[in-house]
Amino acid sequence: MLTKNLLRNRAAELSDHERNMLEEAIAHVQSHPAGHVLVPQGTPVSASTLLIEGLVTRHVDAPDGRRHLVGVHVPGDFVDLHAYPLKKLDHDVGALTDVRVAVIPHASLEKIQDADSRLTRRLWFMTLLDAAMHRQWIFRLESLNATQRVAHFLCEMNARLLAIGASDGSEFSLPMTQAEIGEVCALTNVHVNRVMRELRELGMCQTRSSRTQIIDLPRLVAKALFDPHYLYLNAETAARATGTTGTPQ
Amino acid sequence: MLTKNLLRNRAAELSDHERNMLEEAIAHVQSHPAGHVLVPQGTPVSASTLLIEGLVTRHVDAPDGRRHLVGVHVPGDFVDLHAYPLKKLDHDVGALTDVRVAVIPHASLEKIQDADSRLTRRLWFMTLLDAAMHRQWIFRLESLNATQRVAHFLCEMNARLLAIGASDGSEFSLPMTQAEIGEVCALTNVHVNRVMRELRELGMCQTRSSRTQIIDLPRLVAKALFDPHYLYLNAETAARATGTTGTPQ
DNA sequence: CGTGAATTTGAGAGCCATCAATCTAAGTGG
DNA sequence: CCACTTAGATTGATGGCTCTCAAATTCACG
Repeated sequence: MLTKNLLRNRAAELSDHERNMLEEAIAHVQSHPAGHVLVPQGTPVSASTLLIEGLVTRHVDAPDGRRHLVGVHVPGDFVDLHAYPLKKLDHDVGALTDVRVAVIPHASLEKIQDADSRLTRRLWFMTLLDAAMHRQWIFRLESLNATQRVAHFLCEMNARLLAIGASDGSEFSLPMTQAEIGEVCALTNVHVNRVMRELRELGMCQTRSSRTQIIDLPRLVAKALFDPHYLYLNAETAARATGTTGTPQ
Repeated sequence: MLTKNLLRNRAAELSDHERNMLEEAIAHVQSHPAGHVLVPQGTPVSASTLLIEGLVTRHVDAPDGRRHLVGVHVPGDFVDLHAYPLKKLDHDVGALTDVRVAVIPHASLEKIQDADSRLTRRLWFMTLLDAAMHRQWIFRLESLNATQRVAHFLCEMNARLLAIGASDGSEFSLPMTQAEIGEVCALTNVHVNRVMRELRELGMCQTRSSRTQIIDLPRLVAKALFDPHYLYLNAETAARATGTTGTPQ
């Protein structure tokens, strides 16, 4: 039910038939508390999980004990679908908040693959969307300064939450600490704090208790050099994600 | 012929039958000079290219004109296979050196997908290998300093070239300028130069006219915190890539 | 209302960018 | 064969962005 709505809103839009096939492939739904590692790096995996509720990270632990995020997932994301061809992961998948996930066995995915090549390409596409986001994260780290990196991340989350109806285009829930945002943007919690203050003083956005409010999206987008083409959104959502159109029609 | 050998050495090992299917899917072979953009960002793509000879970049151009690499490809890499499900790319694909590539129309890939679900998963796997490398690049930028970043990149290229027989484990051709290495590691050419000198003075590696010689692989690996698990290499190649075994058997 | 987590602010230091110049190597034309 | 040209490598001096360390304040929650 919930997944149906989520899948409906994905960039890779699915037909009713395809949604049904995926729905039927769900073996069961699980809940995990914040901090729980869903898939540890390197262990054999025989099922993939679709995120229903909450936020999930992909992260790599450095030898010095520091954690570095290489991805964040929002509801509707097929979090570790890439484990289906890979069979083991090069990173950890963990719950950033309390989460609910749907578990889909790889055996069911094999059946889908044999039965429906179009849906298979859709699934393949969804894993490549992750890769496209990875590339943009690389670009962000390579070319933007601290302020721009945080602004860019906020723009991305706004766009992705917009696509699943979890942002109205100007305000959304982002239950991440400043330290966690630092793990995304390669900044210390201290400097993230200074950057957030700067963005607030510039009148671009503000945060209070895990709700982020974007005050001037066009200026935030400009500061971040944000261009959502890498999210492969439909034209309307892309326009709303950049503030190109003010009317959330 | 050449492609056959290249495909033989890939991490995603293929059967003779699968190699033949891919060989037959090649429409033709093209040559491009260094600097040529093979696939511009955003344009519709109807064929994918397999790199036969030379180096290929994936890169994003910043508004200020600076180029930032988000990926580098070596011979044997199915460079833009991900364009098959995506249909258009979020970045440019360009020739870093003079290159030869094999062109495989998406129509042929569709036929493969309908005929052989195992080979399809292999192809899917190959695109996910790129994503795994992206994640490691993110990790590199997030957690390593300048010296470690360059060392890590050299370790990665050594490992990947080792896997295709283009490195003997200690010396390989890497026709990249220091400025281009900077575009990978988010450093200026000036600082890449200082880092290279440091690595030379530490007795870890040295470069002369586009040939890179690794003098002390274990120490270089340790400095870079390099762990090649993300490349999904076989055990022997992984061992040679970290200098765990000194005997190139 | 107490406790710990998260946010906020300040001071000082370090890594790397920027700017500028020199040097080397490779290719070009006379 | 040599002057000329140009891209790339190398080195030095200076400055800025962000980290580190430290402390205070606010917030969430039992």
